[in-house]
Amino acid sequence: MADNKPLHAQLYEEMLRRIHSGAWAEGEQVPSERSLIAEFDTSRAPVRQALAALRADGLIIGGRGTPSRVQRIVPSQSFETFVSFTEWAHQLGRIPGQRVIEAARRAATDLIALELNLAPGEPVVQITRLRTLDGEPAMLERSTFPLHVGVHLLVADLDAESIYQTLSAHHLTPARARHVFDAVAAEPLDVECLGVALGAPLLRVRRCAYDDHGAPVELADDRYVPGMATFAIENAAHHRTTLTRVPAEATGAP
Amino acid sequence: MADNKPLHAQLYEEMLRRIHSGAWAEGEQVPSERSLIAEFDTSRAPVRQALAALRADGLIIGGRGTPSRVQRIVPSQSFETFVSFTEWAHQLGRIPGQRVIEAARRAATDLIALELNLAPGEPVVQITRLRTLDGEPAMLERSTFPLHVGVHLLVADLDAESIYQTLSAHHLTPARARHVFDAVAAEPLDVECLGVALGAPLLRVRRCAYDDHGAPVELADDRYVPGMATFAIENAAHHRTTLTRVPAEATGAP
DNA sequence: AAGTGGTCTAGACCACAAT
DNA sequence: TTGTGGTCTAGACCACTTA
Repeated sequence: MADNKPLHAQLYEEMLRRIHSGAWAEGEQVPSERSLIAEFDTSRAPVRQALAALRADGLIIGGRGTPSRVQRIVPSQSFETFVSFTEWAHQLGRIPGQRVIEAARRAATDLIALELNLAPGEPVVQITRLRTLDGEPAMLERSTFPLHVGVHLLVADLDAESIYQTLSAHHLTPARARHVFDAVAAEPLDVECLGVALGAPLLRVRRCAYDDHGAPVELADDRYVPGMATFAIENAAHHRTTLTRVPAEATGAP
Repeated sequence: MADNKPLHAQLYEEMLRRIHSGAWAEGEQVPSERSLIAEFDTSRAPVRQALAALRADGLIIGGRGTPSRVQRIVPSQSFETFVSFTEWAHQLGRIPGQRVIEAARRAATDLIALELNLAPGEPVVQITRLRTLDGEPAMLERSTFPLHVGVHLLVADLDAESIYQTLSAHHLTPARARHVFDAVAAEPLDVECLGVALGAPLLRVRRCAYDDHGAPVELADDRYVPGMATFAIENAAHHRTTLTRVPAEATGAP
C-alpha cells in the first residue's frame, strides 16, 4: 500500500475492503475501537476518524453503549455514475443507446449565456440526443456547451461515445454539478422522439456542471419518460445524503 | 445556554450564530484554531470537531496552510427543513397553509403493508392534505401512517399544526427518509385541489420516512404544481451532496 | 459490573502557504 | 521563517447498554 496517504485514510480503505469482502459481515458487529487500536498498533484518533468516514457513508451505524454494526454493502452511486447516463446504464447491466437528433453551433441566448458565464451572443454548441435503455426511448437530452468545450464534441462520434468520456479525455471532467428537478408537459419534439402523447408528463432534470475551477462545462435539460428512470435520495438526520438514479420499477424498501 | 449538550455542539452553534450574524463575514477568514482554543478555553479536539461540522455543511472551506474562510451564508437545508413542508416554508419567509381533504382510518393495501412493514389488512391512517404557499395551492400530500403513529394525528388539529411537529411531540421524529422523484399526470382529485388541468404534469415525490430504530413512520405521495417548488441537488466528486427544496423561480447559478 | 462508543485534555510533529 | 490546518499519541472520564 502507498505510504504517502495519512494513516486514517489507509485504515478507512482497509475497513472498506473488509466490508466489501464480507470479512465484516452485513448486520454483524464491527470490532471495538480498542481492538482496532491494538490490531493496527495506533492510537484512537485515526481509528475513530476512519470509522467516522464509514459512518458518514452510511456503511456502519450504532454506537452509544452498543458496538457499531455494518449497515449495508450497496454504496451510493459515485459522482461519475450519477452524472453520466452511459455509466449509469452500464452499472445496471443494461445497454445504453443514443441517437443524435441535432448537433449545432449557434449563438448563446441571454439565459444560456448567463448560466454558462458567457457574453450574450457568444457561440455555443448545442446537442440534442435521444437516450435509450435496452433500445427503448428513455430520455431526451438537450445539452449546451461553451464553444471551447463543444468543439471536441462536434468532431466526436456521439452515436458511439459517451459525452462524459469524450470530455474526460480532454481534461474537461465535470467535478461539481447542480441538478434541479421538476415536471413538464411533453412538447412536439419530445413526442416525436420519446413516443409519448403531446402534453404527457415528463420528469425534467436540469443540470449545470462545472469543472475543477468552477467554470461551467455543460448546461442540460434532460426529460425522462416516467417508468424508465427515477431519482432517489436517501437522507438522514445524522449522515451524508446519498443519491441514486434508479430504474423506475425499483421503488425500494429500507 | 443549555449545559447538557457536548462542548463541540455548543461551539458549533456559537460559530453558526457568528456566521449568520455576520460577525464572521462571508469570504473572510475564520479565526485560527489556536485563537479559538484560547477564546473558549478548551482543547483542540472540540474546536476541530465543530469546525469539521461547519465544513461538512459547506459553510467554511480552505485550510492546508491557509486560514479557513467563510464560504457562503445560505446553508443547505437541514433534514428537518427538507422533510417538513411547514419548516421549509417558514425558512423561506413564506406562509405555509394546509387544508385537510380527508383523514381516515382504513385497512392497509398489500402494497402499503409491504412498504410500512405491516401485515396486509392491518389498520393504517391516511391523511390527504392540500398544502399552500402564501395561500396558493402548491402540493397535494397523501400520507399513510401505521396506526400507532396515526392515532396521534387523528386527534390533532391538522389545519393548524405541522404533522412533523405533532409526531415529534410523541417522540416519533423521522430520522431517515427515502425520496423518489418522478412525473405523473394530474388525476381528478389533483385537478380539484390544485386547480390544474386534467393530465397536467405534476412533480411527484414519494417519501418513506423511518424513525431512529428503522421502523417505518410515514409513507407519502406528494404532488407539486410546477412553478411552485422544485428540488435541487448539488453534488460534487469530493464533498457531501446537499439537498434543497427551492421555490420554482430560483434556478440558481453557482 | 463490564464493555462500548462519546468526549475531552495536553501535548507533539508534519506539510503547506504566505511573508 | 512563521503561522496555518492536518495528523497523531497517550492518556482520562463520561453516559449508555447489556448481561
